[in-house]
Amino acid sequence: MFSKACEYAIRSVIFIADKSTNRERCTMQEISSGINSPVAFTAKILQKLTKSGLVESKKGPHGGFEVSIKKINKTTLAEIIQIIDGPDVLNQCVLGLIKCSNERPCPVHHKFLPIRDEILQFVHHTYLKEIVTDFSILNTYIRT
Amino acid sequence: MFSKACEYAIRSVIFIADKSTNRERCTMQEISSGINSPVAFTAKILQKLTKSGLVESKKGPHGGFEVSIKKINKTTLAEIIQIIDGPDVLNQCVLGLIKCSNERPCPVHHKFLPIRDEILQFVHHTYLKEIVTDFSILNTYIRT
DNA sequence: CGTATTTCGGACAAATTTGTCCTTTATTAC
DNA sequence: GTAATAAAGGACAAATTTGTCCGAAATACG
Repeated sequence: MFSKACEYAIRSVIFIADKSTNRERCTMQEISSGINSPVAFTAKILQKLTKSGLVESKKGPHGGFEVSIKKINKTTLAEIIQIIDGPDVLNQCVLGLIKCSNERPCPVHHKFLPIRDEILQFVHHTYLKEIVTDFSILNTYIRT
Repeated sequence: MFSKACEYAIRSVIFIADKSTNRERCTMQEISSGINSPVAFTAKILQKLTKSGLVESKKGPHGGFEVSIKKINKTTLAEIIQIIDGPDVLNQCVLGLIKCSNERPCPVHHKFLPIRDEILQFVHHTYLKEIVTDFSILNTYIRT
């Protein structure tokens, strides 16, 4: 469904956001061991996330990453996905046709439309806020 | 969603099945230009499809590929996907967690469940028969 | 200031996916 | 039997994704 990079991105942000709600900054080491991902690769991904402004980073001792409460409240899965995998990952034809559209559909276009809609709903209406709440309150996991 | 290989596979089978309904066998050349895909790569994919028994091939002059009417009637998208991308492409955790399950869910597990169900319904209940009908009767496309 | 800590950024490396080429094998027609 | 046709299969190549390494830049603290 998503790229590895995107999966790591989402899990990283969840991890950081969870710490941030407790006013804690976290380091790359903590993140990558917290979500069980390759450090250096995840670091690259975090660079994108900080450049985009979703995550804030600070160098040096006691540095690390954080997400503002404001971002936690307002950011959806869709925005993370868009930063890493680009804007149209979720809008591509199931059969890979470039010009697939309502006017020039592939044979499964109409049957798949409602599913794509649900997926888009899912990513656009799932806020960091609720994910982090689930993660910290319910028995949910972001490691392996 | 699916791999390129899987997309080519589905489009190839649709193309062949369409010809087969008209009692025509088709060659690799015809298929790859019919669905607009790289010949040699698509040939590899067709080898898998014939080995699996979904498609039948015949060498030599007037040879080529065909799909039996029986297969057209009984085969679903799921079976093609399974041949190319393996059995569990569609059953993996959105966040890439290996052990994600109802008992040990990721933070979006429960929210994504109904979507995965719809996707599974889609591939398991979409038969070659209806796809080919749509392709030959309605204005649908499998090229570019 | 100097040192330790931590992110940033570029170059490189491995793995996987996608794609090509060429020889062999089977089949048909003459 | 011979020649032509078409798939099978193996080896190789390019592209993309995933992952590593290391020096540079920023920051905190004594």
